[in-house]
Amino acid sequence: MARRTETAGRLDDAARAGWLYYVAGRTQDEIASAMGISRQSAQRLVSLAVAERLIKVRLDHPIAECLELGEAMRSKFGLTHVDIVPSDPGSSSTTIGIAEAGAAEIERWLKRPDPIVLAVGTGRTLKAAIDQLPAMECPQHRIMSLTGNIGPDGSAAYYNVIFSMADAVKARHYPMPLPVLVSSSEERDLLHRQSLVQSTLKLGREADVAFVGIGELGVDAPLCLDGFLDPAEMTRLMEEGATGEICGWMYDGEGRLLDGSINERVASVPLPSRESTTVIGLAKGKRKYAALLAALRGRMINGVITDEATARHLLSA
Amino acid sequence: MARRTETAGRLDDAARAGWLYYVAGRTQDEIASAMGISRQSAQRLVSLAVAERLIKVRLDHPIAECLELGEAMRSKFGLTHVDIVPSDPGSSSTTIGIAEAGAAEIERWLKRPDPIVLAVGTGRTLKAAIDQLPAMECPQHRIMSLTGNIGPDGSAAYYNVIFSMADAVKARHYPMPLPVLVSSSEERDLLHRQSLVQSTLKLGREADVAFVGIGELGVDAPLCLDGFLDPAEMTRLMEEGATGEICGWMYDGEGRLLDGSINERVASVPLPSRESTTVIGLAKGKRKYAALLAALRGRMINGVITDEATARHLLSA
DNA sequence: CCAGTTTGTGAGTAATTGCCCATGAGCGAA
DNA sequence: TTCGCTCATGGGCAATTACTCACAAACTGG
Repeated sequence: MARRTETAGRLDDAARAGWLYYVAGRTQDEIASAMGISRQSAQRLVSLAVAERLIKVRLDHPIAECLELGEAMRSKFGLTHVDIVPSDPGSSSTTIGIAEAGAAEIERWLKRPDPIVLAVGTGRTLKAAIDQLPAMECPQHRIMSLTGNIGPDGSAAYYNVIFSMADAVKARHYPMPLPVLVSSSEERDLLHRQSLVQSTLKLGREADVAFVGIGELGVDAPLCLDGFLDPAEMTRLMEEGATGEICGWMYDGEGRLLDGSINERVASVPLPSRESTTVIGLAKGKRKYAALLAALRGRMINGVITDEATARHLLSA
Repeated sequence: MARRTETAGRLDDAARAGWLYYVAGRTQDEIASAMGISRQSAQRLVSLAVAERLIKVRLDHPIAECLELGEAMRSKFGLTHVDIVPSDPGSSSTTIGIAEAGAAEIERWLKRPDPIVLAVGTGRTLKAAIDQLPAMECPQHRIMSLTGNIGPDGSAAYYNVIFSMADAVKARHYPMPLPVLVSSSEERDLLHRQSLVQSTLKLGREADVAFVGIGELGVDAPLCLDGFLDPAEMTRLMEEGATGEICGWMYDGEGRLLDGSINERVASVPLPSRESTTVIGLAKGKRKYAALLAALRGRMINGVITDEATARHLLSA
């Protein structure tokens, strides 16, 4: 294949090589001669396929240990959905495993033929999960964002979960064109009266399932890093007992929404009712222990995807 | 963890090792020390996980579908070479995709440093493929035409595949200065005794690879349009079971050459042996389904370049 | 309880893969 | 046009992985 500067053609080749390597189980040498390139090029294509996330690996076996932990979690916290993935003691990643399992669960919901409303929050973990989604065609479903995608400076950055997701699964999508936190409850109410926002709020109440990240608090928490809260206010909130945050909604150690003014400034969609909706939290790792435990205790969430080590800690608490 | 006779426990360990290897990306050494076993055992667990299909790999790229279809085609029809290109449902072209893929495969053969003999048939599809060839310098190779390039009226028109090709790739070329069909087997034999034709016939037997189009039959088939067969004779042949034609050689629904006199009047070079030569058929589209299927069934060809839709049809037949 | 068979283990070795480097081709700027 | 610059390529080498062999534990069926 003489001259291929075009990235598309290269990705095609990468996909081919990746398929031959992972699915067909050929060696890189065989792939090289089959595709008429050198072994080194074949190796590059294979690793490109991995780097571009063209290949998705997943483990399809209920590991007994994880199942038992899951069952214990289910009964201790009264959960609708539990998924425990193995821990990798050597890795410091806060998403590995969770992202894949989250994507698998999201995919399971999206595969349903009958239309559903799927809600998503935001955050690094959720973004990592979305990135694992395969391309799908889901015109029957609607996906909506529980949190705004506007930064405190008006930019549309933040973790662009809903758009990435809609891009992958081709469903109608309803973002929240608002920041997470606004300056006052009046401003929040004003913004929420916009008809566009109204329809998203309504959709939130109809959600069949919601996937949310669990935000820990601290001066290096996402809300501070992204500029919604300054460290001083964060510190004050924590002194008042704030323990965690889901879609911006602050809660205390028992998983009760904080009474203070902070939650009146949250412009996110209220979390769907845990009576009618499966609200699944994705989180693992020490930093999330307290926030996750509180969320479970207060039934902020009724489903969880986490890892063994975290599950053990939550059960022993 | 070490002693586990129960198969279930072993599978659990395999799943765990497989997860650490494929999802977490650790080396087998790391897994071994993490699980407290030897590296060799870790390797065994990983390969067990693969063997038990606990690890599911999938490729998230449109090409994946084509490769799977290709693999299915290869095993169903015992093919040496398969290439499936994506279908473009919106296009009515009978060459798009096939032409590019055919050119790529031809190029792959011509890039070989050691001399080969490359045979080509004729037809619109093959012409389109040749037109996609880049300019090359291949003095080491020889290319030869399996079919004549003389029209029934003595003109040298018809699809001028071999000359276009030689023009592009600068190799020695051996056309067949004969029509496709002559009036009798005697005339055919007479023509074939010419020494010029003899050397081309010999070359045909030595071909390393052959690229041929698949001709469908019908009153609007190429053989009729180009004036070699009149519609009445075509109709008669079809009533006798003729299903398709490769380089003029007529075959029935099972891919057997027809016994009748028709094939005795074909002046083309016999198709190279499918034992020693890769004979690749290029075709796609509904009109070619029957002819292609029969050619594959009877092993008239042992390689194919076609599109997704056609491959699906052939597999379901 | 014993002999035969199956299954798992570790060691050694061959095969495969990942990575670094020098090279050369294509592309844009001067 | 020429000079850099970037990037894909292929070779070589070290790391990693797969396979083979011989042996031992466990299991089976007298």
